[in-house]
Amino acid sequence: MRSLTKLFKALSDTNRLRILKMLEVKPLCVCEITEALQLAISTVSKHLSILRDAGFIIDKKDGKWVNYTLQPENRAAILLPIISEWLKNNETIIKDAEQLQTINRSTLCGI
Amino acid sequence: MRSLTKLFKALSDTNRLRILKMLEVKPLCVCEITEALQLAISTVSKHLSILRDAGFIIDKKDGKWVNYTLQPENRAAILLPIISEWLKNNETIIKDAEQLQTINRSTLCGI
DNA sequence: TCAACATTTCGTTAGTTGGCGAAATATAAA
DNA sequence: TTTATATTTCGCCAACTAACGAAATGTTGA
Repeated sequence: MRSLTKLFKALSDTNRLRILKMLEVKPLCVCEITEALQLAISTVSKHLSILRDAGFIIDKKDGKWVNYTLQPENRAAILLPIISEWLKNNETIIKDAEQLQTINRSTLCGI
Repeated sequence: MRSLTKLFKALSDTNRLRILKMLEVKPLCVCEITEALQLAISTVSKHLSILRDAGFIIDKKDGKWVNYTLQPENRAAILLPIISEWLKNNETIIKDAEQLQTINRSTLCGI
């Protein structure tokens, strides 16, 4: 039962829901997410580890970056379409997706 | 977004998941749930208010009792079948359902 | 009205959470 | 090897949560 409550706990934070929805648009590294959410890097890293431990996302190292992507094989993934429907018209989520067009690693992380 | 995180927060506690699954068996009053979970009455009452605020259950007054039942019309209800599937073989949940056969208000609350 | 009972609300406490900056770790580039 | 950059881990703090018992509220029945 612990793994199930962990899963729901992971979803019970606004910033983590925003991260999941952003990863639905495209894979992102920590610094891109940090830029979008305007939080401390360490805070974002913690959120990502919570989402990873709950099975929602996976991390893949690429040089000095760590790319995070959705983990579609996990049982938790079944919740994502439901959440998407509920957040369909959410302003913050819509703005995040727009903002992602202008954020990119090359310009952000000083290529 | 707050209502959505509230919904997931409500699900991120073992005792609240047990309550939801017990209410799937039949409507229950606070004292029956208290007996099943072996918690203080005030604690159970608080859990129930959290589940009610999140839209999972409704309360209906019946004399000096308050009956709690699942709220099937709420959007949150879509999650219940998924949770049920995940908890299908959970020992605690199975025992709770068995125990409910022997717990009943008349004998418990001293008819 | 008064006593008994079911439930909620209040106040307290121990443990958890989300936030931050600083230090540690790891990789790439000079 | 040194420096710069990306990320994680650590230590701290303020806010929140789950638990309890006691007090308050509401209802039934004597």
